[in-house]
Amino acid sequence: MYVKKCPECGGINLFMNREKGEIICKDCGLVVEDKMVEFGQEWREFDSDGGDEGSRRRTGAPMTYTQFDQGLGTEVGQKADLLSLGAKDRNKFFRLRKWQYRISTAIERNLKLALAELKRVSSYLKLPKSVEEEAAMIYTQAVQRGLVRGRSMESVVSGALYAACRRHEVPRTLDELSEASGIEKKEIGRTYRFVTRELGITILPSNPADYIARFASSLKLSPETQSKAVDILESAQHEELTSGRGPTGIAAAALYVSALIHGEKRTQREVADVAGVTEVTIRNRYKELLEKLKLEREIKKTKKKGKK
DNA sequence: AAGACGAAAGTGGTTGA
DNA sequence: TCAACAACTTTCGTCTT
Repeated sequence: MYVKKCPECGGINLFMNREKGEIICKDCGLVVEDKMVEFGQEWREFDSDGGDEGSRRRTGAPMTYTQFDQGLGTEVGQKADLLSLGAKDRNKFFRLRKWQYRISTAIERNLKLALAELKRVSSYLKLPKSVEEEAAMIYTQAVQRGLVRGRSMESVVSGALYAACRRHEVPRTLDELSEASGIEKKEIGRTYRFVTRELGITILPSNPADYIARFASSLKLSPETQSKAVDILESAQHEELTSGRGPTGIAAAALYVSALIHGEKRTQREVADVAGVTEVTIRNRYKELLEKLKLEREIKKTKKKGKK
């Protein structure tokens, strides 16, 4: 669905600026920005995703019809203001209101849907309000910059949420986001990278320690074990064991080790499951931790203690 | 029998020519 | 754009408890 006529003057001299993602009416200068955020699949600029045949399709889950039906736009326009305007200004007012109506409803409608989705995912993941707001802000910016085009709304929402989580140091894994939103993991990752890059959001590399608390509570580990795991993590970072590795794997391994030390043994399988990695990854990290941090003694100590 | 361990082959993503 | 590469996964066999 393209805008074929200018909503302002009805003119057909629409000029499309693909770079900026704008449509401009040459007759009246109206900028029809973000004309169809939610219908953007015909457009394929920013074709960063490989562009193999067939991938012109929009990625991600298709929007449902129910979503389309929801949230029909808000009325814009303040009648009270009319009283104070002269005839000339009044014309201008109508003009402005008309296009404002068209444009803002497009954005607003999209935002409304998106925020509903965002809220749903956010509450599913039990994210704090602050993260939700940050994500909403990111998403709004993304819409304003036209970054949604070519992507599904849901994936951008997920990307924004993921970014917000990272910034607030309450990281969720891509898997969790993926499960909550129904968007593929790699798609979320892609949009996440794209959006943060385009908006110039600084991404602090996620800290494994941020995962500890959550994993530990899923495993019902004691607070002592948990804080020991954080200690281990810190020294591991000192030894540069953490760069380039998946943070969840490291967090999981640290937890596993500290559980051993405190005699609260969990199987590798259990830890691996809550951390969303495999046993093998835990083993590898675990091995590295033992080598570099000389933790064997501590483990052996507690083993003997436990048996006595 | 279950868990821990390790080897080998495969996957998806990043990087550098 | 492609090939090399690192991290991680999957699978499977062996050892330990």
